[in-house]
Amino acid sequence: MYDPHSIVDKWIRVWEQRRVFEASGLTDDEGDDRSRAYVVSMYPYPSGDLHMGHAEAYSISDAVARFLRMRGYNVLNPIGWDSFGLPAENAAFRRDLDPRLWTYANIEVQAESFRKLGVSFDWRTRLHTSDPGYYRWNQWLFLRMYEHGLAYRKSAPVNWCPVDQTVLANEQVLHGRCERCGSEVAQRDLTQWFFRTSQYAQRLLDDMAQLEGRWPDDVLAMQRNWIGRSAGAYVDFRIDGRDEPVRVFTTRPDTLFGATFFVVAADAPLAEELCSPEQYGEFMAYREKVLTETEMDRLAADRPKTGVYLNRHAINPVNGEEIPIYAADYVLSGYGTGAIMAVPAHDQRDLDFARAMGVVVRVVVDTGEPDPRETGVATSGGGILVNSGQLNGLRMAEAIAAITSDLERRGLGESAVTYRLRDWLLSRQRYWGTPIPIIHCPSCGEVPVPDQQLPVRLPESGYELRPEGGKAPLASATEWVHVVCPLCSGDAERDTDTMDTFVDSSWYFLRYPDPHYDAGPFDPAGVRRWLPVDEYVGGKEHATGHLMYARFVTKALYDMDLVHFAEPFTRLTNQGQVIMNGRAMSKSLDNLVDLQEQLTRYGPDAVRVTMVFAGPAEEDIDWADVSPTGSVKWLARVWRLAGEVHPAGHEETERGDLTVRQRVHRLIEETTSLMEGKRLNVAVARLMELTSVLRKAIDSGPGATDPAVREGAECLARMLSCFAPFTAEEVWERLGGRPSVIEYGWPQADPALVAQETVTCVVQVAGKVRDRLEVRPTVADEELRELAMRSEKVHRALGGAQIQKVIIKAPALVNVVPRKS
RNA sequence: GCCGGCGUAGGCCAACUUGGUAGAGUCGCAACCCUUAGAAGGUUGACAGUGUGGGUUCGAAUCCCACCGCCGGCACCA
Repeated sequence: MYDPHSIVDKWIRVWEQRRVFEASGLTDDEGDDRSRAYVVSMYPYPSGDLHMGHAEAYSISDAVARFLRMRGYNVLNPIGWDSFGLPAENAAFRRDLDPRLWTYANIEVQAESFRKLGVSFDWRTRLHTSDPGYYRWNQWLFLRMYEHGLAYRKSAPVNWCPVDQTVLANEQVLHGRCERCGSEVAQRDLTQWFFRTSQYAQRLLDDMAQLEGRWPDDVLAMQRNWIGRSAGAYVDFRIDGRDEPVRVFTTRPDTLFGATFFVVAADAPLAEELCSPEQYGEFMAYREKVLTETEMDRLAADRPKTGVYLNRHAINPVNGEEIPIYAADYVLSGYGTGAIMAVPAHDQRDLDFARAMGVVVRVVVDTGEPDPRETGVATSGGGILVNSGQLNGLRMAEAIAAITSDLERRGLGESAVTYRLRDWLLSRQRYWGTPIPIIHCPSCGEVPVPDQQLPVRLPESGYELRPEGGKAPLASATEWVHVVCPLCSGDAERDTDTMDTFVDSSWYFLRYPDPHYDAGPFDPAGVRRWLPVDEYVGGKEHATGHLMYARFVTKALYDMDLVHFAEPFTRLTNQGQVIMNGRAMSKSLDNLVDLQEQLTRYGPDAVRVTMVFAGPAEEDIDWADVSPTGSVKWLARVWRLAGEVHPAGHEETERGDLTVRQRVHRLIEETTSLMEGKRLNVAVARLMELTSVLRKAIDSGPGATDPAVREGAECLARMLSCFAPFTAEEVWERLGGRPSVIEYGWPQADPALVAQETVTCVVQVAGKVRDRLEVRPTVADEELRELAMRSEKVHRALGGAQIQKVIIKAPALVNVVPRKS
């Protein structure tokens, strides 16, 4: 009887003894001249045991890693843990424990589950980001960013729970309320650390060209959206009675003559400043309303435009026209400069506002569409400029160039590109993270902790996870906070923020080749040898977070001359999610299907096979649609088959049944190219097909003793080991093979056996199949034509009609086209 | 609104890259064989004309256009 459970420990031991998953040349060359392949799965967060999502991701990346290894690559398949973060802190707070206990206990549980799943990691790479030996280098990285002007502090709003007296992470806020106590969350300003990601916006966009075709289209599209490049110009508007002009951003400087009013975000300080005294009361009432309703109402699209006239005027720099200034909530204080020039004829939002407030609408671009003043529909396309002074008659692109250079010449504006991408807020008012290595000194200001004093270790006692009064947890560790200033030796205090865990994950793949390296964050030789990552596998939820941060940090390191590449991940595969009856499963929701239960029922191999066979890797898997039972049955079938096959002897495989050999080698060929294209589900289907071929060969073909059958079974075992590693070893052993099947590599298809002696040629009449011919693959067009014309079926289909032409695509097809009657 | 992806038998999926027999695999279903207390195992079979409408072509699931539906991202972003 096939038993998927008893074979697990046996083979884990063999693999470990034979060190089959260890890459060679991890830290030195060791004279291995095989091509290297670096296959990385996004590392797990240690929240409890592995779940179905992990099993899917690692089934995919492991199949890829195992395939490359068997194809002769020197493969590095690392594992580590993303072990800082909020869940550990929450769990620790609830149980009044040290977050270390929860974290490291979970890591051990997951490590054991990975082993039992048969994932082919090189365990020597193992790292945990919460180890001081790791986060030390987070701090080092932070200091380098600081030195290069890429880390700075500014004030920014945080989520504040007034009842718990604490700062909340975004994921702790549900529908505007505190996840724990349910009270309404307020915004509060706090001075926080940022990385200057915005400085790299254009390069993050430009370098996507090299990812095109290698990363999924949707991830690239998401990153493009996220970066949000917008080209246009800044224009300075003088305001009557104000010394400084107000600058606005517009993507349509060509419509400047059509700017008939000016709008300031109601919640921006500028609005209050510009408001004339007689309008002050009305304005303040409006602003109050805007501030209270922002949260929910801003989400509702199509709501009527509202605003208040401020009784002030701006002066249009191109025609000196005085235009009224309004405060409104449809202009956002956080984007651009918080003020806009409004061109109602050519912007729908401005038109809606103008109609609501009764402002003049002036068409300045003739697009050939109906007049917006009558239709209420703004015309935003290109066209010929009208009512625009010297711009009249120009086309949109010409007008943009002309007006921009004119504004620049007169010092009234400049062409500009803005980005939606904002700087990376990395401060966290949390305990379980990397302390920011900065000391605040009353006389010296911000002082970086000297490199040789790293790591700044987290205090292990004397701190509160939820201190009173809204302090950060580390601020409650008074002994830890008080330090001597490295510059003046006076009394000073440590920074009490910790870093976003996305800092940890933005470079961990650099450290895998030598996770114990202590002369720097990563071993330069190891990085040169293995990086960039050849194959990165992970979920789409990281499209704009982790992947963007990792790309940014890699570019920063590249600019510091610390790595030799500007893009960290050459190829990216997103696995889909595992869902159940259409419902998503995740850490936060109840897991509808428990991985351990599935493993207990079906064994690791069947679960892995089910994961990859369910469909393309990127698609979601609905566990209700697939059949782990079917997978077990297939594996049992292969196992039984191996028991019937004549064990290895000295027969010449060349003497085996030719038909069987041809089918075996053609399936090897197909499976190989499917694996190369990562079409894992189809590759598994081919292996199932091979299983049936062998079954029939035994029952109703040349029989179990035929050398071709044994050859086929051996090849099956070898290929199977990418998906069902335990069963494959067992099958290999039953066939008389010596451990480990992995070391025998991927089978090579014999081209002579793959080649077809005859192929089926389809004969169509008017595009419909009427006959089939068995022909040589090298058959000539003329010969095919004659064969087709001799066909009785073709004549019948033609029914005496005249032939207009005959299309021949040798050797597959002949199409006889009759003249239309 | 903008951007990206996906629509193929009863379910999951192949064939789409490179236009040329719609079916490789799988779950389920049916029949048969073997057993027969049942199950497992083996063999065979039925079921769709490819979301809709156009176009290109000798020929379209495949390429192009429009629309519909579903999923995802961004969004009063000036």
